[in-house]
Formats: sequence, C-alpha cells, structure tokens
Amino acid sequence: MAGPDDVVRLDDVAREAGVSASTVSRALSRPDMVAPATLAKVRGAAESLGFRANPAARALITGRTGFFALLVPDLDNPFYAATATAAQDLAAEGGRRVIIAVTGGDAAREAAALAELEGQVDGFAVLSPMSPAAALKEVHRRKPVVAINRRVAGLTSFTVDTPGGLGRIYDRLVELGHRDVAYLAGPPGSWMDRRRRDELVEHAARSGLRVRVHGPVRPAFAEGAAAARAIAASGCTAVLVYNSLLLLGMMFEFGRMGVRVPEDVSVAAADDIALADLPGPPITAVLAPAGELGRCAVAALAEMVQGGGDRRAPGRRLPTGVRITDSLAPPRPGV
Amino acid sequence: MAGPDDVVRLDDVAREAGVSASTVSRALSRPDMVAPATLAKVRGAAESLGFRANPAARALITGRTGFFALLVPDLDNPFYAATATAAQDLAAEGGRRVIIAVTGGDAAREAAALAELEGQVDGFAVLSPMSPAAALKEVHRRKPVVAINRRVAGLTSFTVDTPGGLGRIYDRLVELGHRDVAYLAGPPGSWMDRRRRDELVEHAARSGLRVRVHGPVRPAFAEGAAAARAIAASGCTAVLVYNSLLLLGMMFEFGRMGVRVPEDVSVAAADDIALADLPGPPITAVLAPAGELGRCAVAALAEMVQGGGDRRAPGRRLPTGVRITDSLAPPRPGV
DNA sequence: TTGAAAGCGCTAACAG
DNA sequence: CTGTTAGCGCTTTCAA
Repeated sequence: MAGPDDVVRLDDVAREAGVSASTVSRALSRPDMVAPATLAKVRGAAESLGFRANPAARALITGRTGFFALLVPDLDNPFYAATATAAQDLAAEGGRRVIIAVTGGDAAREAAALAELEGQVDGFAVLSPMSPAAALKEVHRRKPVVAINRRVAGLTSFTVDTPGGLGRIYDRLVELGHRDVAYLAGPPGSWMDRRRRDELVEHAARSGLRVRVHGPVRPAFAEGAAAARAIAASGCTAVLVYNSLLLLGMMFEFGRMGVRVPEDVSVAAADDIALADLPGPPITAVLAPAGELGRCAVAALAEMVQGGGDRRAPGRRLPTGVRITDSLAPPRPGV
Repeated sequence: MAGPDDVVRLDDVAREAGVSASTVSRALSRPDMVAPATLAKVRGAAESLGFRANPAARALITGRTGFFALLVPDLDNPFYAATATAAQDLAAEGGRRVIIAVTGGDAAREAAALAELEGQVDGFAVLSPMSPAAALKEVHRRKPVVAINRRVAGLTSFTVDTPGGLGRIYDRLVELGHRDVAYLAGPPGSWMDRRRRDELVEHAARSGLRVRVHGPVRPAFAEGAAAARAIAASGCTAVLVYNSLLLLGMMFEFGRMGVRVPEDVSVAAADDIALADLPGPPITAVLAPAGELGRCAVAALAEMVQGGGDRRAPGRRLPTGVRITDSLAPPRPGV
C-alpha cells in the first residue's frame, strides 16, 4: 500500500492528451465548455491513465465535498437502517455519498457529530434529532440541515403521520368492541413516541375510553418479549405497539406463553418493517415510508446545495397507509 | 445557511494570538513543539474565535482524511450493525470517522464503492467481502485494506471461529441422542455460511450422521419464520441456524404452530445478537464478538496508517464462546 | 475554445 | 521555539 508515486494527476492527463490542465479540468466537470474533439481526447487520456480527481483539492476550492451526513440514533432499529440505506442509494445517483453517524440518541453526541462533520459535508439530515431547535438552526446558518421524524421550527422537516394511522387502527378496535387497550411505548425521551402516545390517549378519551400505557422501552426485540407477560396479565384485549420490532418480540413471547393472536388478543404496530413478509395471516400495521423519508431528506439537501442561496426546501408530512387485517378481532368473550 | 464570510481561518487565529500561522498550526496539531505560553495563547484565540481547521486543506497536504470506510453488505443484519457501531466508536477515540457504505452484498457495488472512496479515506475495512482477492489486493497497494469475516490471502483479516463453535454445539446434540439435525443456511453466496455449513456437514459425517441443509435464505426474521414449517415437517429433532435473527423468526413461527422448544425440538444459532436479553430460558448460541471485529479492523487500519510503511498488521481469528443451555434437550421420544 | 496564472487553507521544510 | 517560504492538486478568473 501507499504508493504516492503512481497516483495520476491532472497534469499527467493534460500531458497525455496534449492540452493544458485547465482544459482537462473543464472537460471533466463542464463537458459543454470544450470542443467535442478535445473532450474525446481528454476522456480517452483520463480513462487510459485511470485518473480520479483528488477530492480534497476539489473540495478546497469549490467548498463542496460531495458528502451529506446522516445522523441516526442507532442502527439496530430497522426503521433507521431502511432510511439510511435509501438515503445512500438516492445520493449515489447524484454522485454523492452519505456519511452515517450513530449518535446513540444522545444530544451531546449528536452535537459533537454536527460540529465535527460540519467541515466535511455539504449538509446534514438528522433522524429523530435530540438537539434543541436552536442548536440545529445555528448549524443551519452555515450548512443546510434537514430534520427527519420531528418537526423543527425553521428547518425543512419530513415526518410521517403515524399518530393518525394509529388513530384509525384504534377506531377499528372500538368498532370491534374493545374497551381495554394497551400501548407499548417506545424509546424514552423520543419525540416520535411522545406524539404517538399522546395522540392515542387523547383519541381514546374522545371515545370515552382510556389506553393503558406500558413502557417506555428501547425498541428492541427482547424488550418486546420482556413486556409481553405484563401486558397479557393486564387484562387488555388489544395491544398497540410503538414499532414492529417490539411487536415481533411481544408476539414471540405470546407464542411461547400460548397466547393466541387474534383469538386472545388483537395486535397492531406502527412502522411496518419485516412484518409484511411474515408467513401466515398478515398483521395490522401503520405503513410508514421509512425509505421515502431518507430519499426526501437527500433530495431536499441536494436542492438546497444546488440553489446555493438560502432557499429553504419545503418540508412535508408523508402520508402513511394503514393495513387492517385479521390480527384485529372482537375481544374474547368473558372479559 | 451558507455564510462563507464568517468562517474563521488559521490567519484569523494567528492575528488574534499575535503569532504566525505556522505557529498556530503547530500548536494545534503538535502541541509539544511550541512553548507552553504560546500554546495557551493560541488555544485561547482558537477557542474564542471558534476555529475549526478546514479538513480539505489539511487532507490536501497531509494526504490523510481522517476517514476510514467500512463496506457492509447491509444494515438490516444486526451483526453488521453491531460491527459498524463498534468500529465508529473506536475510530472516534482516535479522532477519526468511519464512513459506512452499504454494498448490498453485490461484488459490483463493492468494487464501485472501493473505487469511489479511495481518494476520500485513509483505509478500508470490508465486511464479508464479495470481491475477488486480487481486486482487494490491488486497492491495498494504495490504501490499506482489512478484511472482516473472510480470510483473504495477502490481507490482514479478522474472522471468528464460528464453525468451531457450531461443531461443539453439534457434539452436544449427538451426546443428547439426536440423530436428525437440520441446518438453516444463511445468505446465498456467503463465505461465512459456506464455512459454517461445510464444517457442520463434515463434522456430522465424522459422527457417522448427516445434517440436512435448508435454505439458503436471506438472514431476515421473516425468512426464518417462513422456513419454520418445512423444518418442523422434516422430522428433525434439532435445528442449528445460520444466525440469531433467523432463529428468532423460526421460533416465532414455532410458537404460533405450537411447536415447543426444547420439548419438541432443540434449537441453537450462531451470532448471538438479541438472544441474550430474551426473557425465559436462555438459548444456546455461538457467541460471536461482532463489535470486537469492528474494533480490531479499525485498530489494524490505524496502525497501518501510522506505520506509514508497508507494515502489515497481523490478522486474527477471534475466539468464540459457546453458550450451551436447556434449549438443547434429548430428542422427543417416539422419533 | 483554450492556456496562463492565481490561489483555496493549511502544513512542512528551512532558517533564524 | 518561531517565522518565512513553498507548495498539496485542483478550479477558475482573465486574456488571447
């Protein structure tokens, strides 16, 4: 490794093509500014020598690195993983890369990542940001920042209407005759969970009922399994769950306990990930477009960088689908 | 956003501190080369102005970007996610960042990522590489490359002895009286799976038995669930599974089918992720140090970059633990 | 349409 | 221990 001798530079290409360095530069980055014949020569030379522009030199002068940073709380959550993967894919189409920084859902680490990466990237997408709005806006004065999964005043934000979807599922439960519903809450301190929970509780109150909240717990499979026993014992006839990973864990344990779905208990979750491909009867879920969030964020950043100015891309609340299936059934008699 | 006017440069700090630019540079990167008094002045000035060195300018001259790239097949696999997270954490301690590039387990995309990132990073860690050894070594001539989860001749490689661990679990099954064991195989084309499967089959043959192979399947929860029925119907009394995610999916479906563990079937998996925290009796597993792999790779890269020369860091096969529990039991009578 | 020249912001010799 | 002097490899005016 380490062969600083055989690296091909712009001059090498220029010499090979019999033109000047600036012509090579133009040919490669603004092909319409050179004569077709020259273009061909330069491309041929670059190709044959295996030239790849030094990104640092380019970044130094243009001020663009070709990187976007995506800050995510963790990678264990398949929702985040899906968002990150989609973001990378779309960025790649524009010749850009997405740097993923794991923050652990910790405001301090998030702030550190923001500060450290500021010089390395052209913009930030922050997934479920923990930082105060002011801190995010401060960064935004220098580099475009887009928020995902949380509305931040003054920033382009992309959210999904998961609370609304949960509400519709709740309505269906009431319609089926359920009166005792449990909600297994997600990550402590999570903005998303807060919204889902509050909406659900208020929504239930409007029906004259109430929802019993369990948790909050980390959105991990094992945590869902761990919560199953208490939920089953609580006497509820239906459970809504913060996300699909928790639901899988819960159902896993239900299976071992002999609790049947939906005969003994109806179940549904937000964030349909890995639920759709399950064998057997499908499970009721709010269909959140995890990948779409990542793509929207990248597209917005790209637009802001292109625009150069302070043009703020419009944010959106993405619609969610709701898949209502036989995992919802009337409450078992005698309850 | 975009305020190229108020960016603080080295000269600004120099002026503020009343010294030359090079002194500031030294003070910040090699503190032991300046007088304590100067150091204090410079640090004070840098702090008060909020100076952050331009990484592109630094990279241009030093040839170091402070980035390592980690190529992973996908982020849905919690094993990979754990490795990636640990790698980032260790790199952060050395003031470096890890760029995660998702390749989809596709050799072409892996090659593209290698080529595109070559100028942007100080080294590569490739998780479960798909590229031919020659291609990896070619990159290694210019930037250090470390292989994870596959031994690549001529490259520093970190692997885990998962096959050996599976063998020990298999021995225990034989000891318990099992004669009909199933193996649910992992990702098609995976080097890891190939090794696990072959070792297991040979190992079984030495006991005069044979292992029935199901799959291969993508290592996703739903795939494990989908495979459960066929496996249960095959008449085996024990199942070894490629990884823990698949096992969870399989057990999930077993639960719904009324198949009990371990009364009806004994189970075990490699790559213990998310298995340990499960409520109830623990599950037999090969304990693979996913995070440790990431840390080893980063440490090796750091060493190679420091060494500057062609000093090749030594690779290792990390030991695996084996947790043998009551998820293994004698085969049910009458089979 | 092309070339010459001037840096981008920083680090690394080299003197002093 | 510190300042001066050159660039790192590329893009981009400015003339020609």
